[in-house]
Amino acid sequence: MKSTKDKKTEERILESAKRIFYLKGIDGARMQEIADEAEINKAMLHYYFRSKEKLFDAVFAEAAGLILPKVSELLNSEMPLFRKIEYFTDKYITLLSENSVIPAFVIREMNNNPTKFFRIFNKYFSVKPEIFIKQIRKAVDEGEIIPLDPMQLHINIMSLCIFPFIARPLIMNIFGMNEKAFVNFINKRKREIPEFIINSITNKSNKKHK
Amino acid sequence: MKSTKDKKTEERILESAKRIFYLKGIDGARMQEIADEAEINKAMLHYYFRSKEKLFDAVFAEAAGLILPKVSELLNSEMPLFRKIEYFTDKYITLLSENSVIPAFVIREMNNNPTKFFRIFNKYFSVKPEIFIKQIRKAVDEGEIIPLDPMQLHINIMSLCIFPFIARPLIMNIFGMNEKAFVNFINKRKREIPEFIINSITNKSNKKHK
DNA sequence: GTATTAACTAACCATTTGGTTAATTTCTGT
DNA sequence: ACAGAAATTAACCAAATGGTTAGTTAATAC
Repeated sequence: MKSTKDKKTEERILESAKRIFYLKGIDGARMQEIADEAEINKAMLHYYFRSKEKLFDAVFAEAAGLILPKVSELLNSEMPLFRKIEYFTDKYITLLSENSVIPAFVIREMNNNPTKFFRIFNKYFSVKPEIFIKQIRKAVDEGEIIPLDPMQLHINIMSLCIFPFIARPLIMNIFGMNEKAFVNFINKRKREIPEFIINSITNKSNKKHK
Repeated sequence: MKSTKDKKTEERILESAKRIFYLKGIDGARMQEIADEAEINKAMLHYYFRSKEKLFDAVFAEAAGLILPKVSELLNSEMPLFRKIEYFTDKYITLLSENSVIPAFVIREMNNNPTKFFRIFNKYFSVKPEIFIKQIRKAVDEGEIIPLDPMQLHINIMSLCIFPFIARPLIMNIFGMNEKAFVNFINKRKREIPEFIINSITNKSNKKHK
């Protein structure tokens, strides 16, 4: 092999592609830029991935494959509701912190090209939300939590976890945070969010109505 | 004037540009496409707006000018906290419903080019969040609500309102909604969100500690 | 009516961009 | 060592794209 660098070309391409695509999206990304970043000839991109779209798909699939199965797993784990909300929030925010540009990337591409998005998405996210929804409904029925629409609660949880990552520049700007302050802010949320949610849905008058 | 159409060319360009830019972002949009949609010659785009970027700026500024002042106004309105949360949520969601593609658009462009974003943003969003933050802090101090970080609460409110618009295709897909069901879902949130929040932050043991 | 300006068009241009090709180098198995 | 395969490169290509220009038509002023 020619390259003096340790990693294989294909892997280096994918890594550069990830960085560029995550940051600029498929429309904003340039094949030349990806090649430059990987320090290889542009033709190599096509040699390994045939086209820009295929390369993008590989990147996208990797992002999806990294996040979605874990979300599914968290959502379907067998756990009492409150503990699950705490567990989910903590683990999910940790996961997003470790991949903090992915949410904005996914949201952008989803809105850009929903058709393609769901083709890939459904491949990794076979698990449906019914289990969690059912669990919430059961908790309502048993009077463990106040009456509410399980779907709304589910989406509330997701909103609270994901939104700050998507709106990160805005939040940092408005509240005058630097990188460190933002990380700190996010870490606090791991505990704040479940507290916020559980506070809201707890049935204070502990009478079970059934 | 030549055109048989009622509206002036400049306005028609802006409207087409809005539709295209909102949907595809600055990178995904094509000047030719905007011209086609407006049913005018591509040169007219440059005649009226000089460049793609200037045209985009006009669109972006209009979107910002449409949303941001109203948000500022809502956030700074003088109202008791609970009523304000209810009022804000209702009015803000209504506003976003009427401009339902703007959130995803703004988020995309913000993450694409934060520098430019905040140049325009700060022009329209001069009002800072301090007033609302202070109001929350006061409510905490007076024992009206439980102890909490005002910033976290503020961001929770925003998350709950905005996120569903950004993640709309996802939500519709996962929960099998059609257009109508989604509108319905959003409308319900106008009441669900403030209830959710107020439930969470209300001091149930009504002893004021001061 | 005529001159001047504004609005508009078609054709054109330079650059960028994704993609290809033909030739060369490096690897690998024997 | 050597043949064939895999990896790599530089140069090239066609299409797309933002932008321009020179000329035309329509409106406005006088």
